[in-house]
Amino acid sequence: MTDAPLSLRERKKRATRAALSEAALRLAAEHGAEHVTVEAISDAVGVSPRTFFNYFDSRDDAFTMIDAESAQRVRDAVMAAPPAVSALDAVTGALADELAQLGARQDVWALHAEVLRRSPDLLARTMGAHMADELELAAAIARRVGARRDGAARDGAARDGASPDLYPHLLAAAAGTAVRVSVEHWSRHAGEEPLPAVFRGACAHLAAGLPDPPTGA
Amino acid sequence: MTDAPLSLRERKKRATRAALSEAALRLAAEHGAEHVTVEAISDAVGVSPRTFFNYFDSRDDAFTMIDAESAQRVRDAVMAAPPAVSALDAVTGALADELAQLGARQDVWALHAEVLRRSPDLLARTMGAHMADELELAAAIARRVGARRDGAARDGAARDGASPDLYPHLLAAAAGTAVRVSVEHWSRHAGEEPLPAVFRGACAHLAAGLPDPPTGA
DNA sequence: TCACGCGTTGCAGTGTATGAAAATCTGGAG
DNA sequence: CTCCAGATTTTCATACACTGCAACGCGTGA
Repeated sequence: MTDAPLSLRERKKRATRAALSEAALRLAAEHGAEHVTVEAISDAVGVSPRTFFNYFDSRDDAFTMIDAESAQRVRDAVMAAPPAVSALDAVTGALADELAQLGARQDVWALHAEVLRRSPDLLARTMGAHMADELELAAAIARRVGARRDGAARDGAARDGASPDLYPHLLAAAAGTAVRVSVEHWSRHAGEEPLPAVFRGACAHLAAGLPDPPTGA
Repeated sequence: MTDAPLSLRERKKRATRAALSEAALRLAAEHGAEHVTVEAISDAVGVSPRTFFNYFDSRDDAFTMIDAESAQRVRDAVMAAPPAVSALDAVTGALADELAQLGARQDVWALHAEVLRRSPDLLARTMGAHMADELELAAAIARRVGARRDGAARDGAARDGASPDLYPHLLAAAAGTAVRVSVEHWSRHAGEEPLPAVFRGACAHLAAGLPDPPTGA
């Protein structure tokens, strides 16, 4: 699948990108992100500052774009889930799988969390990027939902008066919210509970309709 | 209520800020946000570029920070709601009120929506700012639910292991999600349905636990 | 009116980001 | 081995974003 014969060129490109990203994270964790210049990152890797911008559209991207393909994997998983599975379960399942496999690059993500904790600007930017992903996830959900009830009405297209495409966007956004809140909570209580478990708990709350605080009712 | 006797200085300051914000929005809607320089905005208002940065920490803030006090009003409303009202209802009610009164500056918000539609960067930034608001809203919710059950630690979700403050954050985030999705949906289908109605619908979906695609309703 | 406080302005300097052309490298063809 | 074609990196130039500093001018209260 990902075993295309990587040319030397491609390998060097990926190495450079990874080196830039890691250097940025390391320097930011040490000195604070706002005091890390593009020049410093480039020097640490041994390339020119101009090259940095060949890999990242902005300085902050080096801090925020850790795994660019993650969103695509989730979308593919959602689309590939068996038709018997509800859209809600397909989305939560795909996200849970992704979060579970996140432990692999644990060192990098720990740095990432440390950097975000120290600079709210970057945290906001990261969340904003996640929201952009949500819009594409919503499109995937819409295709899935549309395919599931294609049997009866073939015209299909929106004439539903009130909410033709509200549900996919809402589900995607809610799922993103669950991920975000879970990660925040998880990083606040440094690893008391495994991330997937926290995520499942958040999804349970949401699926129950946010009934009420742990008090009665 | 908020009619403290504004000094001439204060009035001028607010006028300048509003003028800068409006000019920024108008220029961005016309030429695209990325082609609008600080100098252009300042010239349109008749102040120096340096003064612009006395009002906004960054150029993008002029596009995104339309109403800085909105979040504060929502927090106050949540805290002021009668104890008999559930936290969920208090939050949704406060947000619905805020959204209802949003029609007042409708022209400004229409410009805002147009700008965000054309530049995803700013949309991401806006969402990030909303998320920062959500954290403070979560704190307000935590105080509220904490006050309601003073001392009596009860069962409920406490058996999820470690979830002392997951619920407030989740509720705040879900509420923010409902607002965001509603506004997006509302601006996509330019005003077919009043925004508060869309918001109520989104909340209904969430309160029902995202059951499944809306097959008919 | 006068002086003080506060906001505004010009200026210098740092850092981000982009386009273009020159220099360098990679993967092959002859 | 040599040389070429395409891709990548670098150098150079330029525009814009943003910040501290010092001077200036207008509201504000005595």
